[in-house]
Amino acid sequence: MPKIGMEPIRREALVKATIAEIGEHGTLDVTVSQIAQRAGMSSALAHHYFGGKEQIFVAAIRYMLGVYAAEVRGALVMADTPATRVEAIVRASFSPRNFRSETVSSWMNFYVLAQRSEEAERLLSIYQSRLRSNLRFGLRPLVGARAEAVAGRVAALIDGVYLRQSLGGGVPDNARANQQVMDYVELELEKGEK
Amino acid sequence: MPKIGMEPIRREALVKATIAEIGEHGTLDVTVSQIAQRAGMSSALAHHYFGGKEQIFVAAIRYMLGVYAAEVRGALVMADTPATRVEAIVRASFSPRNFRSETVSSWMNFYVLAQRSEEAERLLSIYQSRLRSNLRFGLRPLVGARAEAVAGRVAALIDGVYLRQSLGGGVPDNARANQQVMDYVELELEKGEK
Amino acid sequence: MPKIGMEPIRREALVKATIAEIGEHGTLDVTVSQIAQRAGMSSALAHHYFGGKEQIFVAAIRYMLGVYAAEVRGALVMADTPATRVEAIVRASFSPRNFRSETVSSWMNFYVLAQRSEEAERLLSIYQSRLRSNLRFGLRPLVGARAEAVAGRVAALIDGVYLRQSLGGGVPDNARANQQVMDYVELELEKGEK
Amino acid sequence: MPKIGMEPIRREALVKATIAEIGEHGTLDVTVSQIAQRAGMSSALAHHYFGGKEQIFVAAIRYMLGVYAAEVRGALVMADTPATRVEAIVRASFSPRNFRSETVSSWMNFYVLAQRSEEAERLLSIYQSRLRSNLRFGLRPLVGARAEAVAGRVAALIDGVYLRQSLGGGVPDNARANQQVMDYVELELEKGEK
DNA sequence: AATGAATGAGGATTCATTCAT
DNA sequence: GATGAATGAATCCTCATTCAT
Repeated sequence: MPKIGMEPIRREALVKATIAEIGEHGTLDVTVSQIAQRAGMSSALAHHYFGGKEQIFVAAIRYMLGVYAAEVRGALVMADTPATRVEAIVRASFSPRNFRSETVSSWMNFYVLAQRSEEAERLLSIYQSRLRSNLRFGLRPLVGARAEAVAGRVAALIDGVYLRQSLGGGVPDNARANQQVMDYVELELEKGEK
Repeated sequence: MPKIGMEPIRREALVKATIAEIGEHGTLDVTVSQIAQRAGMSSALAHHYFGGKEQIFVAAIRYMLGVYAAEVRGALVMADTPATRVEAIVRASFSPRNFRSETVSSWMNFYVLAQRSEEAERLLSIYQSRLRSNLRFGLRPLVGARAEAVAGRVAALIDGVYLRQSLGGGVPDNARANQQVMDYVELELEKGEK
Repeated sequence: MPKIGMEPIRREALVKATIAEIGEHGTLDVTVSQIAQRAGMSSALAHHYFGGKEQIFVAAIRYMLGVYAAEVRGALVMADTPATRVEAIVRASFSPRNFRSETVSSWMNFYVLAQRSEEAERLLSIYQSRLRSNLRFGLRPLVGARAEAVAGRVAALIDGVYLRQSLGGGVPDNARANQQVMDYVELELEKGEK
Repeated sequence: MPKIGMEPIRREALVKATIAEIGEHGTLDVTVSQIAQRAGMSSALAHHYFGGKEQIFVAAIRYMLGVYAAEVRGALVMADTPATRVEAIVRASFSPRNFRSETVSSWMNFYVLAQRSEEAERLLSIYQSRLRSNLRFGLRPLVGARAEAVAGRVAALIDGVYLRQSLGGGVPDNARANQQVMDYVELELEKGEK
């Protein structure tokens, strides 16, 4: 009897191994063999399931975005006011999970990958749109017409803080990151709809 | 007497070619041969002058930081009030030169490189320190004790805006980038030293 | 199930090809590609199985020493007197197999390799120790306390004759080589335990 | 005024540097640049004087053989009996100078070189002939018709002892080497003309 | 489903050698 | 006489990918 239903298990193992490997090396310069080994299988099997290295990377991006989206959704469930909605999004962005140096590094590298891979670019663009859309939706009742612009700045600030975390190798401090963004948000809220 | 004094010329040509090549490919995955060819020489000569690929990259980072630092200095010369100082720094960061998609892409990739290369990390850390120091100095008279925190956010925002430019491939819009950061700065200024 | 068990076959083919190639060129300056081609495979596979050029060389030394050791053992089986024991060792050292110009040349080159490679040095040292130990054991009953010194000279003489064979390119004459060493041995035996 | 008579000085510097470099590395795998640098000049000049790397090597062999020949001649001047003649040759072969590990290593490597280079082979063959001829001449009055064979064995023994010195890296012990060969010679002398 | 076997293509690096000055 | 400049030709090694089993 052939093992059945292995595919999703293998794929997930590979995707997680990919993220771990990129995080550890800090580069996309990881070999399929390294990934496959970490996932406990042969590199040939990795190719069998994904077709090629780039597709593994794309799947890894998709996976990370999916996790992130779920976190945001989860956080939004608890939020019942616009202000808490915005904070929920920021908090989800800097969740301990997303803020492990390994994850930060992967994220950075996927941005780089997006410059080569159309699919990667598409995925990251969607993520950015959603992030801004979510922020805008939360901000609208709070800052009115300025929601669009503010959302853009918050999104950029989130990414910028991320970027700086990928440097320095120090232990990422997500509380501080969170604070940094929320301080700005509050500033905008103070200003209100003016 | 042999032909002499070629070294600085060759080195600069290589450094510029490196940035161009990285910008064009969007990756650090460029070959020494490609770089050398673009610089109009053999790859052997590139090795002769730099010793290795990574050192070429490091020199490229150093070069970019140098140019940027000069731009900031140049912009600061004109600035005679704290507010214009801050704006000068932001403007220099988003100068047309630094905002060519090619440059943006290189910048991104150097962040990635910093995760592998100690020297690269060191250089970028210095850049970040200086940027924040400059901002802090300009902000102090305007926002008092909050200068430190605000400088951090402005720096992160600059990087975040940069990051988002590297995506989407569209023609970079430096006026808009500038505006995005300055809007935030003004917001902080309005709040003042409170 | 994949094709299996190729490794030992490939390794042996590579080792033999290495010796042949070195013998033919008279140098360690042979490329991995040459070796691999002669062994009927790609250079990449050679690297896959050995990890690197030096390790191929070391394996070749080990192989040659193994063959030689087996020859000595085989010759010793037939020997039932001290005198025949000594002769067996000498004869094995100059067996037609070991005396093919190709083998002689490899041997020479491995001595040179030992000056760079610790592992090569270790292996050759062990070989020398064993050779002398074997000789000493056979000589003890014949020359008593002088066994140590005589064994050293016989060993050196064997190597010296080898060395001279590697020169001149002429067809190696193993009978003569044999005689040369045995003449000396007999001289020592005549002197006896005095 | 152009520097004049530089040629012989430069050539000798290069030759000595070659021997030193080979001795230090234990291989012929030394670069012309290394040699030239050690000799205090550019690699281009080395080529200018010798035409190519192999010719530098050949000159180095010639130089070493010349020095050795001079040593033998010098030692022979003092010798006035056949027995002392033979000893003089052996002693010269193992002179401290020739027995520096550096020299031993070069010697070994030149044997290897002789398998590629006709000229090297020619030179070493001549050396061997002379050595044997000298030995034969000294031995004739002592061992009569056996002189030819004995000379061959002594020569081989000298080389074999050399060979073993190149291994093990230990400080070469020329007194012991000397003794090893002379013990054998005495043995032959005891046997006399029989 | 799974993998060991196998390779082609490519890339960093080295080096002997040439040349213009 | 002397050398910095320059390169073509290697060479080792890596790796994504394919294939037979």
